[in-house]
Amino acid sequence: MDNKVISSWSGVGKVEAVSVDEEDTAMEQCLVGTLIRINPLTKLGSEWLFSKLGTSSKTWKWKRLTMIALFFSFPSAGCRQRVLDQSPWTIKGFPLLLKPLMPNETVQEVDLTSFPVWVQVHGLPMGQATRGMAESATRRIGEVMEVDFRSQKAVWVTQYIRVKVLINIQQALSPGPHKVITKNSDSSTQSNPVFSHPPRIDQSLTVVVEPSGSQVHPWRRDPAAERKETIGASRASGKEQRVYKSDMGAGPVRAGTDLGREVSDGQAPDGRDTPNTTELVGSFSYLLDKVVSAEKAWLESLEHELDLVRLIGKEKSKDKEVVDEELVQVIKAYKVGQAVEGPLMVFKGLCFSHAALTSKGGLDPFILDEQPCPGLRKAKFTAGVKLKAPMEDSQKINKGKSAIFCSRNTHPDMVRGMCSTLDIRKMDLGSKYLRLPLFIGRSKKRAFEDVKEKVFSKVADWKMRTLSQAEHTTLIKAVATAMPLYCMSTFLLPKCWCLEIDRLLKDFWWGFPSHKKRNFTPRAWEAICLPKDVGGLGMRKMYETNLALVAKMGWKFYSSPDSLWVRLAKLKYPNQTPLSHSDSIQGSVIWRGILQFAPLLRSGLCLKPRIGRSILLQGDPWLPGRVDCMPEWRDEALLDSNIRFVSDLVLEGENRWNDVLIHHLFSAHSARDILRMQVPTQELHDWWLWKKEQNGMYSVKYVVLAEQCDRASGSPELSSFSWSKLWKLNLQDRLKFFLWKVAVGVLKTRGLLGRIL
DNA sequence: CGAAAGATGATGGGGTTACG
DNA sequence: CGTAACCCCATCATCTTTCG
Repeated sequence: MDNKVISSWSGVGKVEAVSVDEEDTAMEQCLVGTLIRINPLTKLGSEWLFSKLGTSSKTWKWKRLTMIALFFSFPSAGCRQRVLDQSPWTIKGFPLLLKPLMPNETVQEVDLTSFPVWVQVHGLPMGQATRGMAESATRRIGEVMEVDFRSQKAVWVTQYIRVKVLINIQQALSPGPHKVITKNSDSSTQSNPVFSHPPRIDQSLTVVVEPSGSQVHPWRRDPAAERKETIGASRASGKEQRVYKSDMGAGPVRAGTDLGREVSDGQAPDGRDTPNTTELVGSFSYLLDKVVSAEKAWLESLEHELDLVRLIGKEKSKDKEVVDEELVQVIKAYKVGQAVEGPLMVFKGLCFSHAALTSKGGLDPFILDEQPCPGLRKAKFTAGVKLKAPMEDSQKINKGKSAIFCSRNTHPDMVRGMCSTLDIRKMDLGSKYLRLPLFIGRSKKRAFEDVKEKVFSKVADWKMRTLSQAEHTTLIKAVATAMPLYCMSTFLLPKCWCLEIDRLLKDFWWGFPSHKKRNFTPRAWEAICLPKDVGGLGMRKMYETNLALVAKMGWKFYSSPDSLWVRLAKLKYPNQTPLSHSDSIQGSVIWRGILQFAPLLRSGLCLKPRIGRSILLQGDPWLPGRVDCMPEWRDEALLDSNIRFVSDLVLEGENRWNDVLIHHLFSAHSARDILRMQVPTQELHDWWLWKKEQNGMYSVKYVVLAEQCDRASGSPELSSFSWSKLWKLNLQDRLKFFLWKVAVGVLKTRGLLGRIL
């Protein structure tokens, strides 16, 4: 990779011998420049780019030296200086590197391979923001020329240190900063414990590169250097360093054509309406305004679509019944920049996928759209801003945590423009929020690859050590199966994905070497994973865990109808509930996952009449005694407008059931069940409960184990041996484990081996 | 012997694209 | 802009092979 980059850069540097009419231009009126690109430019491409420069005007001239090297001549030295001061310039988004001619230096000798840039070093730990630290952090980018250390000034200055660095574009970056620091560490870094181990996220070091001439505008960054940064970071696996991938500075706004006009006018360009991005202040509406005003030409047609309230209106017209007024208020609040929980907002219609947000400690899915991709493709322009506004001060937007997303069809120039205007990073399809992927493409498997990778690497780590099988069991139960829980609690992962992890854990449990494909397993993994009282070890299989977790969201849909995601989901899918079963399941990835377990939910969900006023006698599951929680009818015809709800079965003012009526309505069996129930007289809302559990709360653990038993029940051997007795024995754990192995037939005894061989 | 891996084919859903 | 055909992928069931 490095070689590739270098080789493609190498064409830039040398200026071939070209005859230039230098006789009439003095040394101090000339500039030599080149375009900085990573990919080599085709002939056609360079023609097109330079055509954007315009023909030479009266006051200044340009001439091509090579493919991408340029020679500029200006009427006066002052004019040239102005151009230099206002650098960097870009031509169609590609940075233009300008260099003056040194005395007794010919055009051919000008070194176009290195140029100075200012580098902002962010995120240095408290107390470590020293000159030396900044220097060693930036040394890997290039030769350090100067350090700007103004911590006593304005507040924002303390956030980073600026270092002027000479970048050589032919030179590959040295590996990540941690190595550099330890290698040529000086006194200030040696005593620094932070870098001895991988720092935590909040200690991440950010290096932001800004252009060299930017004494006045320190927030603009140099794209070329930044690209190099990105390369370097990916090589260093981005551990210590978070590189902002936001694109060009103010470049695209002032494209090359401007260069000709502005300079020939001899005036400083004033189009630098860059917001003071160092202040992380800006309300949502402010952002919107900025987008619209900056990119008006493009966004004019879009403007009305920015109306988020209309988004709700659309939903309203689709279905009159569900209008969540409170939610409309929430969305409206977004618009005016008030504090709301929630990370994701959508500009254009409902063309986004989803995001996950935490609220009150739990994970709630935030479902905004069905399929991400059709929307992305169809929409001419799609943009969303991920916002995380702290509740106390809604006016602040943490730009480090915010990103802007644009669909593929959005013109790259526009994306760049928006990014630079808003000073927000661009979010690409692979981006994550809370370690969960925001966009799931065609392959769910691929989207969650890294979660799997984590488990794999962990297990590979354990394999290095010598551990007993009992320890293996513990590790699997306590760590390995818990790692993907976070992501499994939201998404229904592909079955084969789960199986792969199961397989890995199986091999690990048996202690098989990883290189061997086949091994001797006297007992099926499924049987080993059974609950302890049935003769297994009580490990959780991935798919079942996933199922239970996703189904829990279905339960939450009923049990906590006030949470944001439930309200959104109700609004978005007015005709579907997790209980209603339909053949064609539509919706977002998350929603489809939830709907898939309607049968399971139906078997466990039951309404508990606490006042009974909202429970329909017919159609709602409210009688826990039976499988489907529906009462057995004797005479349904008796139902009329007076007797529709459970509360109608209660004798008013007497706090007891109306036996006569109940016996009339229901079969003897059901009637008995009903009469045994607690009389619903409390002044409380009716409540959904999980009837399989004593306390009525959904329990993931229970469901996982039950599912696993279900699945394994096909296998014949479910001996009547009381396994719980074994585990309750007053023995050492490893003895008990040994006994279990003997009993189950897992121990490789001679008899067992003899049976096989 | 029996678990697990591999092979195979069917199925169905979603994305893509050509076409009107 | 909408639709239909087509392709790709995930998933599932079933059968076969493999191996300790």
